[in-house]
Amino acid sequence: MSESMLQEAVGRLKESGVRITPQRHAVLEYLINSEIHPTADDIYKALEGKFPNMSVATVYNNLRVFREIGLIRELTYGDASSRFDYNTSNHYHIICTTCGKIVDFHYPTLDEVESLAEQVTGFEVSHHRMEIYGTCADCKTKH
Amino acid sequence: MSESMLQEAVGRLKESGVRITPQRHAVLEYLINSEIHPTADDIYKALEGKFPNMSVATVYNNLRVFREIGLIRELTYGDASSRFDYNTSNHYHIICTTCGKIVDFHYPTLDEVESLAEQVTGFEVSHHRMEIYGTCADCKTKH
DNA sequence: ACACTAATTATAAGAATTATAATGTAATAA
DNA sequence: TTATTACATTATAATTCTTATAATTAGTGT
Repeated sequence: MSESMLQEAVGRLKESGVRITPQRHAVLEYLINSEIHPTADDIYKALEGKFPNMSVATVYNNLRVFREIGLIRELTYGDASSRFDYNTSNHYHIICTTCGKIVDFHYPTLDEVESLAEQVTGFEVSHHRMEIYGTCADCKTKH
Repeated sequence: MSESMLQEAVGRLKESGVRITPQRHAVLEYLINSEIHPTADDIYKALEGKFPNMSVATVYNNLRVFREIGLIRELTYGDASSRFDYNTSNHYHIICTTCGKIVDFHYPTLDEVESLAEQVTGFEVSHHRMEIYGTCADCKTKH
C-alpha cells in the first residue's frame, strides 16, 4: 500500500529531474507513512537516528522540493510551525484545539464553492483548503 | 459606516475591561478601515507617522487582546507572517497565489460540514476555516 | 487629583525558516 | 569504469516573526 505510494512518488521525482538521495528518500518515506502531519522538526528528530549528520536545512530543502512538485501540502495553523501532509485522496482535517491532534475527515470536495468563487471574484481557482476545529473526544472527557 | 463599527468595537473593549489608549484605538481603527488584511508590520508601519515612539510589541499586544475578545481573526497562510482581519459578517477569503492579494468572498457558512464532522469524528466542533486559492484577474492578464 | 493597575516602550530572547559556502555524491557520458 | 558535472548535503550564520522582561508611563474609577 504505502510501498506503492512511495514508488509512485519516487517516479514523480525522477520525472521532474530530482535526484533520489538517501536523505530525500527517507524524508519522503516518513511523510507517506506518517499519520501525524509532522512538522519539519518532527521529521528531523525522527530521522536523526538513521542519519546522525543530517542537517535541518536538508529537511527544509526537501520539503520545499516536494511541495513545488505537488507531492505534499504545507499546512499552516496559528501555531508556530508548518505541518506537512502527503497528498493522497482529497480529505479535510479536524484539529483539536486542546491537544493539537489532527484527524483526517473524509468529505466530498467542495467544488461548488470553488466554481461560485470563480464567478464572483474573477479568479481562476486552483484549490482550496478547509479545516475544522474543536475538542476531541479524549479531551472532552478530561473535563 | 466604519465609524459606527469603531464605536461598537470600543464598546466591546470597555465591556471587557480593556483600556482605550491612543495606540490601541489607532490599531483598531486601522484594522476596521483596512481592506488589505494587514500584517502586524503593515499596521506598525502605517501608524509610525502618528506614533513615532510606538513599539512593535504594542501592535502585537493589541492584536492579541482584540483576538481574545473576538474582535478580529488571525489568518495564517503559507507566507511568513500572520494577517489580521476585522470580524464582520461571515465570509471566506480567496487568495491570489501569484501576488498574494486577499479578497473577501461571501458565502453561507458551511454548517453541514461541521455537524457531519461532529458525528463522524466525535469531536465537539467550535469553528472551521476555509480559503480558496487561485490567480486573480490582474495576474491572469499579465501572462 | 490620587491611587491603582494596566499599557507602553525598549530591548532581549526565542523559535522557525532561509541563505551561504564548502564539501560530498548521484547521474551521465566518455 | 572513471571522470565530469551539476545538484544535494552539511554546518553555520543570518533573517524574520513573535514573545518575554523590566522599567516607565498613563488610563480609569473614586
